[in-house]
Amino acid sequence: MKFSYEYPRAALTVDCVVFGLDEQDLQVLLIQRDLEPFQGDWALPGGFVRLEESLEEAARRELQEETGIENVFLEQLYTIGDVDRDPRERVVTVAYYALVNLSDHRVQAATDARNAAWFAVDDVPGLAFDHPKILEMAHERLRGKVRYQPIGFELLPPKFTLRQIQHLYEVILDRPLDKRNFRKKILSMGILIELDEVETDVAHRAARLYKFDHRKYKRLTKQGFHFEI
Amino acid sequence: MKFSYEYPRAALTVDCVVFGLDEQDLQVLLIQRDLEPFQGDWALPGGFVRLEESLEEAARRELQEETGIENVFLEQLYTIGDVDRDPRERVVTVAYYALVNLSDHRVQAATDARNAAWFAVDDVPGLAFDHPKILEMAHERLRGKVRYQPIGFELLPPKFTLRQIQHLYEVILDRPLDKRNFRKKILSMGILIELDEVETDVAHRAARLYKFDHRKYKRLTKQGFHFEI
DNA sequence: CTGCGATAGTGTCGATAATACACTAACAAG
DNA sequence: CTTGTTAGTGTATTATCGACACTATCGCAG
Repeated sequence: MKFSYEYPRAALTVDCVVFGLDEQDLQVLLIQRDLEPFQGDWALPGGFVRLEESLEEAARRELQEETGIENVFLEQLYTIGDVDRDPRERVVTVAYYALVNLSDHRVQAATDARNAAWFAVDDVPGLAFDHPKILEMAHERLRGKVRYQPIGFELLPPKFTLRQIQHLYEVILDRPLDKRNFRKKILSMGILIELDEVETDVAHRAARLYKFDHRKYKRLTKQGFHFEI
Repeated sequence: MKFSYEYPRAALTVDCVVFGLDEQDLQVLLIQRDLEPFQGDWALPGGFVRLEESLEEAARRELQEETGIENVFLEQLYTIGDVDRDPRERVVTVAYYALVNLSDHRVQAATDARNAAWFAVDDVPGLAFDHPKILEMAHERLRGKVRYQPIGFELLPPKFTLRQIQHLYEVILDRPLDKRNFRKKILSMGILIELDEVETDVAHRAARLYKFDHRKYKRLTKQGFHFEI
């Protein structure tokens, strides 16, 4: 059974806001458009949804094709369907945001066929379509969500120092945090595994490494535990 | 300029989860389907998006057409595009949730051409399509959001008693709250206007009425105030 | 091998916020 | 005028938050 022809159909795309974190800033991964409209402008990675794939599958496929990024945290952000957001015809886009460990992906982005590059979120070039608005929404979502869900760890390597987590929160929340209070708080949650390792290649006392304990976090959450920074 | 024919297009719908609150429960507004598939089953109000309207416009239009509800709080929830969620063909749906003052809408829903009715959220009948999942997501969003955004007032009449607000939070959060502490907290936020009126038609001491001060809330928010129950 | 520079790592105290808890006041109905 | 029902109010205890400064460790330069 099919619909009668009277129902309209719209072109559907996905767009991904990929965040990474370096020693200074929160960064976002952009690609340079090789087609009209907005040819040559920077834009969010994304593309058309195929009829035989789900929305998230489409987002992951486009991310892989355009930036080489796979197996990362990806969450739906918002769907934008303003009538004239694409100059060609009605295009509805489902926006996603992804969090990646920058050091794993610094190279791939640059070696892809398409021109791709990381930009500091506070210093992005002009973007195609309504992508500035999507980026702004993603940034806001990240700022809000990072405080009550432990998604920030997705921006760090699997083993990290307490200093790195604190720096992460300082960058995303855009305010300084007290070192002792921060350590007290994050350690008291009991969701970090203290490793018998320290960081290497530093010109000063090496800091201890930790891992995020996904399993324990899940267990605690079922018992009513509520993560909050 | 148009796309080449190679890009697929999908049928697009909107679905609305409309919440209301009565003296006992959180309720949701459902309509009975008069067409296949799922003819006769209860479903969320919704329908196809037209090419000349935005997504939110479509949601508001469908809500008006199917339930008579207008000018209410409406917020995008999630977009679902699983390949086989509709037995007919690929249909992507953008889900919204709405909060209404039940006493304004108790009648209209029942008098519409289509059969519409309120159900306690914890006691809904089997629903068409993947609407049970959408309802569950909306319920979860409401539970989460009501704690840090003053959206609960949308479920109350413009003038309400402190008892009504407390009841609202008790129902949505599903736990009892201490009366004195609750009043202290909500009043200390300074976002309620105390009126020179009391409730009527009660068989006991009448409680004072309050209004939510949207303007002051906005002002405080700009100054860094953070609502939280 | 010594001193310098840089970051790691640690505890206390006062202020603030959260929680537990019980009685009197007002009003309608009979 | 008695009863039933909800409104309205304060305090004391406990837990959490936030401010704050020094010693330890290690690589590197001289």
